[in-house]
Amino acid sequence: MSDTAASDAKIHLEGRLEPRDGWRAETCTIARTLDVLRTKSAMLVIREAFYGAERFDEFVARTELSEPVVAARLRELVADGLLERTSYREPGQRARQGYALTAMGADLFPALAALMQWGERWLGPSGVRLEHHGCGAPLTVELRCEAGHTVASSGDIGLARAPRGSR
Amino acid sequence: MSDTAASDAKIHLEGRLEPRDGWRAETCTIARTLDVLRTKSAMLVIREAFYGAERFDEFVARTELSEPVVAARLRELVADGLLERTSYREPGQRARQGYALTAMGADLFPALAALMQWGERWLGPSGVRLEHHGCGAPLTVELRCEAGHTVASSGDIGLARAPRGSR
DNA sequence: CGGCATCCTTAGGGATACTG
DNA sequence: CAGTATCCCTAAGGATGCCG
Repeated sequence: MSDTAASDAKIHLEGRLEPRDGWRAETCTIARTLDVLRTKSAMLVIREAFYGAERFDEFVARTELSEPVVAARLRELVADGLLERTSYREPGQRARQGYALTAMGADLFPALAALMQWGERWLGPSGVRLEHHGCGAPLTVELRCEAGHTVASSGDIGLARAPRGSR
Repeated sequence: MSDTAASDAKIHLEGRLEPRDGWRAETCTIARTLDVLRTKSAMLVIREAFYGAERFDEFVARTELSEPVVAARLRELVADGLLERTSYREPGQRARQGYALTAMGADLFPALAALMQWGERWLGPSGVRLEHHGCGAPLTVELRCEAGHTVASSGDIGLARAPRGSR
């Protein structure tokens, strides 16, 4: 196998799927998602939320972003519904505020994992890896169809109009 | 199930995994990957490569980015090894230049698919969907461990030091 | 057709200092 | 501790025009 996947990397477009069918511009899901995840700093804040950060300074210290930037990202991510404010009181301590992933935010994990997997593969190993907790086996991101097939190549994928009412 | 996944969304850090173990800053794979995929425009160019764009103006028209931006992204993506320049000659036509995904670029598909899946789920449907070509069943991005378990929640995931020499 | 040069505007982000 | 306010710099990106 050569270094190039060239034309066989393209996905198959059903019929003559055209722009207004929803695969482009404002309607494109990739573009819409990137509008929420806007910046690298947003991704890093999300990453640290997965890694256990809760308080403002934890995010600042661990993302290595400046305070104003972290404040802005936290505000936006809360507004967008990916994080929510929490407040908890440890016994004998004063109340603390914090941030936690919502279900919407937590559901970003496969995307983060996919980016990590790509980076490990093509930019070199980082020294850590994701694993199934308890089982201990290394984790991979896979594309599978509902018929149960594992889909290894983007050339085996098609883009089609979604049936009405499907999720 | 409430709207919040809160603390159970956090992944488990093995032992006292610390910054210099490679899960942060310059060594963090997420950060390194985002340094390559830097901007939204880069992602859109990649997206169009998957959707079949090859020539300069196809990228310009279909991403709805300006020419200088597309030119810059194409140059960078070629330099980074995600795209490569091609040249082909249709019968009776003069030679044309183009761009195609390399294996490295094509391997980004799971990450794009994960972003699409998240957007469809949380930002609303776009009208199109990915499917297994030929089989026709809808496609999903899944986290699976090498022992074969499907991992549904980020709370079931751990981050551990990678064994020496493992990929 | 496939760009590059120039100019301009906006957004992202750091540093520092300050406040409830 | 959890931010804001201010200032400043750089990067991202659009518009326009030119060029091999």
